[in-house]
Amino acid sequence: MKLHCDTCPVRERAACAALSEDERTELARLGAHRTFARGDTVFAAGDDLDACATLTEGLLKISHVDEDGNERILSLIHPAGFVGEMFAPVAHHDVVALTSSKLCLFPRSDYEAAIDRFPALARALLRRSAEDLYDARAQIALDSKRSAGAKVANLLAALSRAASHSPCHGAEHFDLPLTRGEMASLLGLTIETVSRQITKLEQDGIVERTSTRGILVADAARLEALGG
Amino acid sequence: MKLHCDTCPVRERAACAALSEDERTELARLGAHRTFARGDTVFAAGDDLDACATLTEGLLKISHVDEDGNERILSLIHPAGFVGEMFAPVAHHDVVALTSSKLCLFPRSDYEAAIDRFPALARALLRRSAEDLYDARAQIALDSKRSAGAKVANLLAALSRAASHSPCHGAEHFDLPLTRGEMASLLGLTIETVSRQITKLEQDGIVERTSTRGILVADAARLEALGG
DNA sequence: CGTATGGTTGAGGTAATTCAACCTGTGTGG
DNA sequence: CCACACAGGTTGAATTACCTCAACCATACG
Repeated sequence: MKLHCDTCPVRERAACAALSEDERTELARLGAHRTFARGDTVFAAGDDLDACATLTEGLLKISHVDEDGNERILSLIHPAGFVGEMFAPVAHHDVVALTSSKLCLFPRSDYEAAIDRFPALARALLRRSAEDLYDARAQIALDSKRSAGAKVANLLAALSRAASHSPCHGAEHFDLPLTRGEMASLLGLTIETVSRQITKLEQDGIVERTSTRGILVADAARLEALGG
Repeated sequence: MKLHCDTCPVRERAACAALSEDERTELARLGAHRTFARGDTVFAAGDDLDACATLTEGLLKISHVDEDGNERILSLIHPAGFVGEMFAPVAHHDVVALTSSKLCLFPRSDYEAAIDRFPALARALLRRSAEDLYDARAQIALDSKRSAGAKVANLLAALSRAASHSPCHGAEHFDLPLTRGEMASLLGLTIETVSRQITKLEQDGIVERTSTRGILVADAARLEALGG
């Protein structure tokens, strides 16, 4: 499916935003738009990586299953995020849609050529990459020192922010895009612990469960304080 | 101090290796060589970032101290590694030398200009960045699922490999470049737990302590197996 | 309806933390 | 040269946060 950059919801934040009108038009010719449903695999670990992509709508997870079959979610990818390893022969990790998602897919060789041709694109990718690296390290910082309660609070706060259209404050009411199992896998906890921590947050009057997935943030300040 | 790329120990692996002879000469004119002693700060969190650097010798840590004053080591930087955030106005993290280290320092604006001028350099940095991201995610994968014993074994195995000049097998005998406290901070454990795990590895005949810092790997295979 | 999937809650076990004592090497000043 | 302080390291005992195992509940779906 053809690309429509004019109506792209992330055209000001994605890597391609760094390009001029003409350059973007040229790049757009190489790409294709595709929709993925929840659970669909975008890239599978071990696959030949012949494509890369920008996420325009939805939410992806990057995950790794170890030898025992346990899945660990390494990162979430939000709209404007870039996926696809440009320098690995095969994919290290699985990339799977957590919600109905739309991506701009590019053949890897074409994209590589574009990087060489457009320094602005290289810079933009470098910047994205640096941000991803920063996020990953922030994860690491969270991972160890903080208690299960802080991790869950932090995740809910982050998801609230992601659900909001405003950059400054989070959404008051939103649906969790992840199952308890996925949250547990992302935070390095068990399903039961995540469940208990959410119960605790509810008992303390910080959030309310409006449905199995629905969350209402009753006290955003305290939620941020616990997580941050 | 002037740069001597001809004798640089990482000239085949660092980002600048992607450049042609002429390009590298030009880049070299912008940089300066500097030596740091153990404990010296290369960049401090909050500093204006007006420089970036390639590590040629030694070992650095990237660390973060939280509001309570607890330090968490986010990553180690080995020779050929690149440090300095190109896109942040100020440094997010501290970068500190763990051993006597040598770096090639570049003014950030000059390096940015070089990136725009030399596509090969941009690619090389993108590649480094992708590798760092992969390493950070590997850390995350380790962080949660694995037991303290596995984390310590994994770290010793990694340090053994880093101490070796051969890429395929680790050094049999080496000195730990980190204190127990630094190991604990890197792994998200306590000093005591790290100490106990090393004691356990010694009791199991997998390593020997030749001095407070000296480690002799008695059974590399079993060490690797434990570390994953 | 019955089955599956996801979620909550409880009881009990355990690995890692916390708190605390003690050891070891190194450097400093009397 | 000894005394002492100090930082890093080891070891032990008690505590606790999280995990494991297990039962049960809710919603969706063929």
